[in-house]
Amino acid sequence: MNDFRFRGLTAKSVQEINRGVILRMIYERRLCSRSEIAQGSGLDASTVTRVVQQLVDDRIVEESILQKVENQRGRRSIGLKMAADPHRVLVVRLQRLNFKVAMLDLTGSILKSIEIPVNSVSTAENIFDHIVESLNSFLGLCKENLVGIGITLPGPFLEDSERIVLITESPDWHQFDLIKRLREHYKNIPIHSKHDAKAAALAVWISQGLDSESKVTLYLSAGQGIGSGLVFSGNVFKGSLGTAGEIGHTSVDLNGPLCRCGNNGCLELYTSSLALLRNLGKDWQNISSQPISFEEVVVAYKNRNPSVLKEVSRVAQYLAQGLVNSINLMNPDLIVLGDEYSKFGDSFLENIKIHIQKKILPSVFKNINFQLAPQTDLVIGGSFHHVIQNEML
Amino acid sequence: MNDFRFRGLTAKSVQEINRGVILRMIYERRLCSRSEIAQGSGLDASTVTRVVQQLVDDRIVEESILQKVENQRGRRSIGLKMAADPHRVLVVRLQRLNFKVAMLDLTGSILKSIEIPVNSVSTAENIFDHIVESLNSFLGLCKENLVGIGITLPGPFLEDSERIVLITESPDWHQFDLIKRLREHYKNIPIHSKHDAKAAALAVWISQGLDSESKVTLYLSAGQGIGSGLVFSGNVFKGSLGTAGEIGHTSVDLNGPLCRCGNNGCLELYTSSLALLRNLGKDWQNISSQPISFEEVVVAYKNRNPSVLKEVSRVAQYLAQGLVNSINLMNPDLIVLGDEYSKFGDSFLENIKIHIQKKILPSVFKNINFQLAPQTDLVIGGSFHHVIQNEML
DNA sequence: TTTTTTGATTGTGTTTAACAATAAATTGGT
DNA sequence: ACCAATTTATTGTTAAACACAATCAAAAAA
Repeated sequence: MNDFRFRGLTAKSVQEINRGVILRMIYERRLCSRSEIAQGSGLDASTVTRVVQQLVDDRIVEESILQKVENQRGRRSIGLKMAADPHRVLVVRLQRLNFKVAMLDLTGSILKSIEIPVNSVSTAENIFDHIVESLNSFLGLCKENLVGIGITLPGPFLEDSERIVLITESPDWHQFDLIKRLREHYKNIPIHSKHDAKAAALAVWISQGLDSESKVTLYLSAGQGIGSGLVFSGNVFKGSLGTAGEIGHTSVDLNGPLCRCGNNGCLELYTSSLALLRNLGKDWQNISSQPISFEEVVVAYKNRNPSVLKEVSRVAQYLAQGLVNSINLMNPDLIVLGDEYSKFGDSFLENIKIHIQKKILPSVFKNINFQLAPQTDLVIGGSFHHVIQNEML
Repeated sequence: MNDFRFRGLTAKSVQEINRGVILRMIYERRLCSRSEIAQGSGLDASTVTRVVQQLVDDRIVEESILQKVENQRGRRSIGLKMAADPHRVLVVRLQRLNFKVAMLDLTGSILKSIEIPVNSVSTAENIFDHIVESLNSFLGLCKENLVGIGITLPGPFLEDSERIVLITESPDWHQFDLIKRLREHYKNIPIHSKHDAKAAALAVWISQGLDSESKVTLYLSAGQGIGSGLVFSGNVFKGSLGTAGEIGHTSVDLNGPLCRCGNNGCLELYTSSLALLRNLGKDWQNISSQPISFEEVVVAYKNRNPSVLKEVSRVAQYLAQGLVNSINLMNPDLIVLGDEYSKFGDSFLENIKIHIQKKILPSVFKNINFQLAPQTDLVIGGSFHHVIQNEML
């Protein structure tokens, strides 16, 4: 029953909170002045000056030589931004077939990263050792100034207990408590774990949600798996155990085929890239004898290959149906399509929009901004943000 | 861009926040001591004493003669609870066929209430006048000590702009800005509006969610309409416009019949009590010549009438399917069934659970606590809570 | 130049929560 | 019955931090 809603405020926590508020503002706006902060936070300018001074002394924030000039009277403000040196964040992204480790500075720039394939016969113990080895090599470069380590895992991942429920075609993770083992290995380093689709959702919110002042952002990760993350007031919604956002296992047809999750007609059965490739397989064999890849399908789609167009369009219709259900339940104002399917580009997104428009209230549809996610690794950026959010803001 | 996330803390707001934290603790626990508050909030006992003294002086909190005794050493603590006098909250609940007005004290007890039918030919203007008239009669009793007025409206209601989108079979509400008119009429009285299903969800969380320490509560309002409300960390999730929770218009069959919302196979088409009565109508005519009522169906269900059992069971299956989708998206740990369908009782709920169990991950299912809502008017209590939450906590 | 405007900084006072000591109330042991 | 131990509640004092007011700094307009 020690709910955060019951946490009282001490004199000291006021200082901490204000420091967090100010830092969040600098972090989210990338560049801003002391007076902007005073304006936005409601704090007195003198308070802002003193707190910012502290942040500069701690080398968390640095002054930027000059702000963009306008034809405006008065003294120019001094730009403030996250300091590039010396603080570092390490991020580990575990996937089915590889893991990545990256080192970032406080601006979110990746300074160094490696990607190591996971042998399909490796044990979890074995992979753990490799991860530790990679982390150690990075730690040598930034041990003194490490903010924390972020780690992302493929779902379903119980964020609450930090346990992996099931990774298909992967080693024995379900009986290996990775996060606990990492914590034991790095006793004094804060470690923050997150489901990878949720991390990506956070990254999308930072890059696209903030600009459009989105209150409720829905990130749809559509690729080999179909997942989603809902971001509002700067946080990804986790649910009670951390499994929220499993849009791939919502059903669009209660009489549909049985999914291995036990449900019928799961969205993922119709729309995963694996399903798409499988469905295209038959027709495709006539044209090319080789097994097809997703990239080839994207090329064929852009070349307006009729059978590909038809099949991809069908996927769009199903994704739209899944999104319509999510929209009715969560009423987002920004929907971002990411992962493999974003490669199909704007026309694919447009296709989805048209289907959605028919099936929801006009005032709700009008309120939604649809966008494509960039092709960069959003998960790394999201995990970085997660660490910053928990350790600094 | 004046986000609450950027709001800084002033010395004064610390006091206000701590007052809110302490009051919330007393409100939610119904009865607690100063030392419990100090323990739970992390605040020093002396701080708690001084803040509580203020609350007692303001007659918001009162001391309760004695706490329940245990065989425990030391001085007995003094019970604290919300004061029954003199503060009052007024609540208006607008429905399709009537409106209710109630007066409550800070403990949430209804001291007085009236229900006034709405003539089906009345204009919005006309009903507004009746509401004002009723409110005035209550205001005479508590003008000096009114905390605020809560008003609930049937959905879809845009909580953000406080506009009603559409009420079927009702007057011209869509072109009548009820909340704005009320605010103009009662200039100095705080008025808080809420969608009725969301208000009920709040009430359910207060009465059932708090006891079970639920982190994510899903309230399913199943009756003539099918709606839902998601409560976490003490707030109902509104979405960007306030239309979140429209589970009735999520689809369970993308090839299903067309709904007037534009979607196909909406849950509401299969599961609303109106649909149930319609489907039962045919068979029923053979037994009774009169048009059937929902209450008669409930009786027949409890008497295990075969055709009713079959039809209700079908509804359970559909509701389960809708809930499975919601569970995958939102991962609740408490699901409460309310409105008309809760009259079917535990066996109906059990029926729903069995269907759900087959279709979701075991670890997610195990985590969910299923309950029935009481038959009382939850909306009034939820609106009361909404006013308290916004004005006092 | 001088004035005006806006941004940033420094000195002073007030607020409020923690700390420390004390009082109050109750149980258990001798 | 009385004293030690224990838990709850209160009061006096101290320290922290934010607001306020005054001042300095820089840039455009008069």
